[in-house]
Amino acid sequence: MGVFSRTCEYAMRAVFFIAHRTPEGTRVGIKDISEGIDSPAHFLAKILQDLSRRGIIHSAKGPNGGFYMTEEDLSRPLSDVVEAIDGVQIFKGCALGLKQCSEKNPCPLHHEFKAIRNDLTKLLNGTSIKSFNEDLLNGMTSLKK
Amino acid sequence: MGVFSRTCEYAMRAVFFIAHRTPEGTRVGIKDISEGIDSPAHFLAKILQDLSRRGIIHSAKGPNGGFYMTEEDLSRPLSDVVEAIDGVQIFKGCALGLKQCSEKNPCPLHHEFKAIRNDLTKLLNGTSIKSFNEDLLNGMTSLKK
DNA sequence: ACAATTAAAGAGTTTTATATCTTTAATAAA
DNA sequence: TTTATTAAAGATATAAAACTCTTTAATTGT
Repeated sequence: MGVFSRTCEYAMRAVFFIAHRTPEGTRVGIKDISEGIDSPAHFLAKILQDLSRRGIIHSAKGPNGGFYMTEEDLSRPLSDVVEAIDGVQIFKGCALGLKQCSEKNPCPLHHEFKAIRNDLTKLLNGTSIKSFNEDLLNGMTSLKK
Repeated sequence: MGVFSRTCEYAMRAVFFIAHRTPEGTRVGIKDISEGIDSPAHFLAKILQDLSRRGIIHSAKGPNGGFYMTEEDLSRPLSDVVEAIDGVQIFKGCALGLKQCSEKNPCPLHHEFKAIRNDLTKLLNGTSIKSFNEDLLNGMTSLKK
């Protein structure tokens, strides 16, 4: 596995996909999303239910229903998605999994690893979903599987 | 979970522990190691068998047997341990898990994430186990659970 | 009111990671 | 050559992650 769990990868891709596909109040269904990001539909449904419950995305049932994101949703940092799915360990945890690891009692990787973790935090915490989406809309980046 | 799997965390801690405890041709047993790094003994045994098979550490059976590391082992980069256990995804994989992600077809995180991955690679690939061990021996860092 | 559409919820199954227990093989020392 | 000691190997067991299927609830349009 990479840095994030597969579930988290799906979640991020789905969020970008939804942002990209629902510019003005429109909605996009689970089938479209799961096909668009190449993920198992039912599994993704669970993930999006979770994100929806947490208010990270929104949904509506019934005809013309589906998932969408409000302006507020779009202005959140991507770290909210990661934290919702994978938790905070990735931003705070010791590389070696040591509970006692700290500035005062650093593990052999502590200082250098902290710098890397901080960069990751800065990237995910400091950039809104909207701004990632702008790169998508401008064709500068892609979600092609 | 953090950046590395739990198995990989145990592996790294064990490698540091072995390096620290076997300065001159001595060996250290699985019981000592598992207690020293706070990991399940039998599970760690499997992990060390794996590392041993791959030549990342060495072992000897029988009385006064145990695990140890040669000078060559000590001069390897820590990335060898990580790669043996968690694979290369963490050094090479797309943050979103996209197979097609590349310089030409970058995902929304691609460029910034690449920089972070490269820093991680530089840290783990560019530093020998021996040099991490020196910090341990000097008391500059610690493996305290 | 009814039928169609959609997400939510519930209840699984399968796969992978983590962990345990037992038996075997190798080595060393007596 | 026997006994003690140690890792290796094999066989499960348990827990968590990933995935699937079915039923329910909400909403819309007729």
